[in-house]
Amino acid sequence: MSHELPKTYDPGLIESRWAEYWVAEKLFSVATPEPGSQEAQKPIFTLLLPPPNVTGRLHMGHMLNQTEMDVIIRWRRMRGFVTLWLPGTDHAGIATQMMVERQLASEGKTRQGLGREAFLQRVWDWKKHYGGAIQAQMKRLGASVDWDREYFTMDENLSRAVTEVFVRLHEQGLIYRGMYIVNWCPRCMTAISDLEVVHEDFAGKLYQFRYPLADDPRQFVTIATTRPETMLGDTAVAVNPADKRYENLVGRKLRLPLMEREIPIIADEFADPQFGSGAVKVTPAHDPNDFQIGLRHGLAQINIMDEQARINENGGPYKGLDRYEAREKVLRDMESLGLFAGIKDHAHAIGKCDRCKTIVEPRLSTQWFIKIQPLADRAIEAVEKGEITFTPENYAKTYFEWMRNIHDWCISRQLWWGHRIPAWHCQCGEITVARATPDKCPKCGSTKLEQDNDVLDTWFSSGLLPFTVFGWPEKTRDLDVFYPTTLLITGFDILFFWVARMIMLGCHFMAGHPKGSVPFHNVYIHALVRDADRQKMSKTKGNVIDPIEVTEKYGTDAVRFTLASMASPGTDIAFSESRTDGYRAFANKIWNAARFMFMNLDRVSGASLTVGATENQLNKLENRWIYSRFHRIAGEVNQSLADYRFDEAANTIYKFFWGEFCDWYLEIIKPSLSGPPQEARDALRFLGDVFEGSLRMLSPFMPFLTEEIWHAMYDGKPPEKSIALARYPEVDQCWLNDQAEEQMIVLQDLIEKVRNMRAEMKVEPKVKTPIKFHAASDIRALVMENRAMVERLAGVNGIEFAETSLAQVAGSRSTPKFEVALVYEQKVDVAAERERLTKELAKLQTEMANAERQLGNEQFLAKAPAKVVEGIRRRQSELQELIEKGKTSLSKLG
RNA sequence: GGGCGAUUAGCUCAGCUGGUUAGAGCGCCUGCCUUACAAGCAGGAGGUCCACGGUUCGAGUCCGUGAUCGCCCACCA
Repeated sequence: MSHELPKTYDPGLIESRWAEYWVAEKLFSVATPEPGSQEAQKPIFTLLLPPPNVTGRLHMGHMLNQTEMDVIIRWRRMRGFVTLWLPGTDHAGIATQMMVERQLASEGKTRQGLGREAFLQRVWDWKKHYGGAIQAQMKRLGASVDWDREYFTMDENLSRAVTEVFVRLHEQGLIYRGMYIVNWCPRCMTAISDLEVVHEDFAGKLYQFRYPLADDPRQFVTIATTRPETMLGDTAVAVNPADKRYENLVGRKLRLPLMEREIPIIADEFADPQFGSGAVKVTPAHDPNDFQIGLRHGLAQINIMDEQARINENGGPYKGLDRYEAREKVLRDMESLGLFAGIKDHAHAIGKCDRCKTIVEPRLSTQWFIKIQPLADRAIEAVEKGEITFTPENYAKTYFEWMRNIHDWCISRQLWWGHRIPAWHCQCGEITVARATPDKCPKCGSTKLEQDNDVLDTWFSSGLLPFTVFGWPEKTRDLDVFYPTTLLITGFDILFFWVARMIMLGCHFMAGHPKGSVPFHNVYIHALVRDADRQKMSKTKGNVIDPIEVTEKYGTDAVRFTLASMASPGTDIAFSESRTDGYRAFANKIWNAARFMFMNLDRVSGASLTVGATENQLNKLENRWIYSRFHRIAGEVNQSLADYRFDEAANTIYKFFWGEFCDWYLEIIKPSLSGPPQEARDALRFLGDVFEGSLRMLSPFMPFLTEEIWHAMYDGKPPEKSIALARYPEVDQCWLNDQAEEQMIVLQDLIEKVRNMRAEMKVEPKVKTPIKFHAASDIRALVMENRAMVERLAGVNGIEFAETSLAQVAGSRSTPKFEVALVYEQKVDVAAERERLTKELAKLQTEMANAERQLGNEQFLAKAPAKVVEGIRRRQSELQELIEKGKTSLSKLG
């Protein structure tokens, strides 16, 4: 029997192999538990993957997101939950359409030239290609999702559910169609929602114009605007009713220059007397405020732009000009008319299309909307009542802020790629919303019906996923069992786009669900992954780190561990490869520890890896100690994961495995391993036991490496098909051993002090030296018992126990528990030693002063907890002694 | 215009409800190929915890003000 691992750790080799194995064996596919079955008794843990867009490849943010989800889901799985992690992709309407259009453009084609049908075929081809790429990448990252349940937001069943939701909302009066001012992207040629507009500060200009009175061209009213071209569509000028300056003008007419039409001066509260001249031009078709004013005063709405923001026939001589060309011409023309009244700098924000960064134009158009208030009310309540919690908690605030100031949601898009709106138009003007194409118009009976050309906002369908993925509107067992999902892990960038919408729609459509209507119970919001210089990654900056590339370079396990160890809540992650390099070294460390174990296993006759040990077998301190440490950190790691503290969990394991297990335990047991066969076999049993447990503890973070070693440990016959199906370690109180841990600390301290003295005195590493040791009897007994360990690890060849203090021996070291000195003929470096001692003494004295000040303070003694006071007292007496010894040593140096 | 977050070692970040000596990785210095691992081992240097004020017996931690940086939200021309 032999346990083979290649000499060098090559992550690429082992990772692709296990990635394929997990998928092929369907290890993470979940059958819906049958009622009454054993599975049905287990707690359920459901996780929905935020579906990546099919626009391209996964980026670092996806990898962070998926690493966190995978760590949690693997941990829960190993803790005995029925764990379902549902993967999928999003059709991402506007984004995907843009990509395909760009692709077409490079071939000299256009979407319009191709026609709707052929264009959609092109998009489906694109989806097939990129959807597959995303799937392959996820597999490579080790995401333990249930591939059998993979979804795409435009799958037939999901599309049917979208239609059903639309129809029901319409029936409930929560969807309406109407002509309003919407955000219009002239490049994408579609309406977009408020959320899809990004505001950017802009150093703009404020232009002032004079509009002459119709009946007295010598008199003017001065107005100001940042968008001069919109004056072509002005239908009034408004002043504040309380503004005395304009009292006499209200009701009179102005002559709108350039367009030469008369427009009224009206009184409206909106006009702010403090701003500019106090008079404001009103363009109901091109400004949301003006639109409202127009409604209040029954003003005409003159739309002066086409869908590409070029001036249309309503703009008279300006027809055909682009909006900015028109702006220039309007300015010139007003100036030549002598009606230009000034220009000044005006910093304001402009809205840009989230997708293409084109400046958005407020435009009057007919769109479909969701009446959002009723949905928002319930969504607010769900979080207020704690049905949903946020981690970090802070995000609840942001959520409330948005939810409480919500506006109706424009859901129609003038795109081709997406879920087509289930409404049919008849020539008679009737619009029928229905689940399927109606036979005839219910009003006029015509059979010439045409489906609405618009599609739905992408987020409309993704907002439904928490219930549609389980088969809604059918009453399925999946819905009973898996809804509500347990946890949502996502980025803050889609808090409103997606999280908020899921809550509103989930609560609405799942109202009355026996396990609660909310789509999930907890939302964990993770940070942004930035580059090493904290810059946002972006294609234009060229600082995008491709997860697959970095994974190929360092191994998936190392990258996963990097992300996990840096994922502390609330702060962005500055991803630096140097950190990843460090974790690859950690993976390598684990690998070599395994090789070390296997090497001994193969060497010692009759040795086998019997997992499990009983307490009475732990007759050696190092074993009592390592078992205690293992269980203690197992408790800590479980707690950290329960709190979504991936960083704490990862760092705890890292420190344990490297700093304790490898640096100390393995070194301590080496003599036993090469000792008599029985002793070696015993040592190997404990070693294997702790190692195996450590692998299980590490497995959610480094699934590939741990899988590889775990299988090798069991010589290809593991108790489960995968370490991912084994139990996660938990703290077992009976193994915790405070005494063993305290004793080890003393021994470690002693060994380190001796090593330090040897280094300072420049003792050749190969030369062994004796030491003198002075301590209380219990410490002395401890050192006696573990004499071999101390001698070996400290490079010592004899311990002389001294009855008196060693403080005056040059180069000696004093601690509260012991004093130790090297027996070495070479002279100590007096100057260096004096410097060291002086520094140490100063530190001790500062601390002493602190302690004395506190202990001399009545208030402190009266108010501080006894434990704290007692601690400081004890420390004070220690300090007292250490300072005395330090002084002695220092004076001895001369 | 509102709201939020951050500021701790040269760099990147931990530090949980205030409690004895503020930690890690990388980098740096010194010495080592010691029967797994040089992707390693051992030893070491390095911090006015942004500033000021306050609460408290006690503040990196709580409160205020300011500075610097970052983010989110926002229909005032």
